[in-house]
Amino acid sequence: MKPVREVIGKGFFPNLVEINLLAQSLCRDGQPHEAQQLLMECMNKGCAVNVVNFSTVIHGFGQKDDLEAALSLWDDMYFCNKDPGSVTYTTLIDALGKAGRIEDATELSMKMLRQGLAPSPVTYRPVIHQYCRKGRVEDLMKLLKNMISKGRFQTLFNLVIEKLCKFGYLKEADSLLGEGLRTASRTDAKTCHVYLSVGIPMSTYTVSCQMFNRNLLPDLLLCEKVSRRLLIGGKLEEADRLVLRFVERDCVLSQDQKHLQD
DNA sequence: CTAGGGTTAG
Repeated sequence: MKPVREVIGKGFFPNLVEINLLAQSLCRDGQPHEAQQLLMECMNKGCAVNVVNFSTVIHGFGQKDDLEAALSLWDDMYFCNKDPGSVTYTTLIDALGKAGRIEDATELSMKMLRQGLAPSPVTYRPVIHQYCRKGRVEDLMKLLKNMISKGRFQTLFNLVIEKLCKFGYLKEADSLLGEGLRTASRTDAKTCHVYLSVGIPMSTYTVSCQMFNRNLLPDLLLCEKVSRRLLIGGKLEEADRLVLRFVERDCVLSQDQKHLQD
């Protein structure tokens, strides 16, 4: 990275994007401190520097688990009168979460809302992930209610349900599924799919039926999978009804089932 | 032709 510094020293003024690309490649090399130094030198030279540039380097520190450096750069950013955007917040939230400081991460996401910044689904993902990873499902549920009250995000329920599934909290996923999904959107269909492939057999039957009712149309593979698991659980009737329901839908039969029909 | 930064990964 020495060459870059020399170039800057000789009067080359990189623009915002160039600075960012340089910082990014330094961070990818595991050298966020170098990237930070680059930022400082650019500023000293009078180059314009951005929140985006700061985010990049903060992310770099987060990747290296250097939380102290990330936080101090966060402060520097305020000092330079660059107000963080929601992406910047998300970067730090993720870093805090990865370091196990879930409370701080949560607090920061609340602070972000107080600043009037709208969180994206991505903002909450790392937080939700960490709560699940630590098994703090109760707390997550409380948090979810809080998030919902702060502003509505269609995909928030989906996000939480899918995470719960991933970590095996099926009962909770199940009850949220009944509570949160009222639409027939693609994302809801995807969430149902995620649940169906791991969920509690009896309730996967219920969910499948709800999907039919809402026109979410579970596909054949999924129906087969669910009905197979129902069979294993001894629920012959439900397994049967599910496949029947699928066939009624006039969908294409798989090779296997064509065989069975003959 | 306002790009470039944020999720997941045992």
